[in-house]
Amino acid sequence: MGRAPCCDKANVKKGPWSPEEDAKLKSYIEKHGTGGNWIALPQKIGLKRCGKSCRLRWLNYLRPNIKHGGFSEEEDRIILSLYVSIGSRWSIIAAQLPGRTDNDIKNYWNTRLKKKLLGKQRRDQQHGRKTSSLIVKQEDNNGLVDPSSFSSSFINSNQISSYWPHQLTNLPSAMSIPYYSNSSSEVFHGFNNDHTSIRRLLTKVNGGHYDHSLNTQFIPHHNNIAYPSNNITQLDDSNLSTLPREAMTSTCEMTSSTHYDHEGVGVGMGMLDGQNNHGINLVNNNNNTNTNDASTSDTTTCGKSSGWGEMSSLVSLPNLESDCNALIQVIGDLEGQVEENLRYPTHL
DNA sequence: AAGTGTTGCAACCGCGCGAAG
DNA sequence: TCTTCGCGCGGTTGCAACACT
Repeated sequence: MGRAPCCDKANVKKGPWSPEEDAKLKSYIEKHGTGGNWIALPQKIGLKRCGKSCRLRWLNYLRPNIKHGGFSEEEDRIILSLYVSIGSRWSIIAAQLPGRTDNDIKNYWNTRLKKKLLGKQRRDQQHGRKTSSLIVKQEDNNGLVDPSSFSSSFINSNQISSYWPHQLTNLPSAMSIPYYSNSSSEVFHGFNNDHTSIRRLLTKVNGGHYDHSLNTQFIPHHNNIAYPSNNITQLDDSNLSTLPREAMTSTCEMTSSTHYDHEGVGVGMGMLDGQNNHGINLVNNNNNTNTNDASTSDTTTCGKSSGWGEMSSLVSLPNLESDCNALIQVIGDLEGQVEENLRYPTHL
């Protein structure tokens, strides 16, 4: 049985907001606040809108000090750095950019920043380092790879028209590509066009180790990560957002031999390392190094949603050029690995 | 000038989580 | 302990504006 709808869909207005609706909502909230109940809000004001819609309109548009468009290079850097380190946690990223909303950043990333990044990649590839055109062995229909879609949309870098990580995500969803590691016989099934897969690959390039279950696999160095007092032991995507910011900003060392195995579960999130193999400074390395004490985090951890809110001052943000170069290096390596693995698959 | 494709952005949707009862 | 409900999030869609042919 499905979830009950939050409002009567038949009697709510959808689509663009009129100036009158905006004015009503804005003046009410400025006078009375939201009352902690968005669902009831539209009825109080007399708006035929869903509460969720009101909330979205307020947060993304009507709220004071909202900035639209015109992202600066500094903001680009922040977005890039945070995307590399935490992925598409737009709300967290937005918390680092005053006046920006998660929706804004998400749109900006999807429509412009990726292009910017890949535009640079293309330019670089045209000038110098050029990914060799891949020799894609033709596979029959039982094969693992659809060579036509690969060669046109992904492999042939001359024709890359999509963007990183879109060039990875653009792979047809039905095409689940086993990913053959160069360094071992492990095989990664289920490479689909989602962020997780992309970031798995990115992390793989970083030198991490994956198990076959496709759970998160990295083992953060126990002594260098501040774990929250509620004993999170699995630093996977699902609980990343609950980590204190020290977990992001402390000097974390990725290691496959040092297990943080608090309860016999030794997993973590590779993206939390302080610096990846390509020299992208993801986090501040001169932050408190003694952060494994939960009490330490209490002094700097903010409240619920503001836990990340002041991180910007702690995040080390290299210049955009070097970030791009480093990311492009990552992308190039990814392509190289995929190329290698396609050419020399080691079927189990 | 008209038709078509692309881009950028606002808004919607569905799901997971946590609080409250 | 279970259920319900609202919030917040990330992904997706729809559409107007713009660019290109």
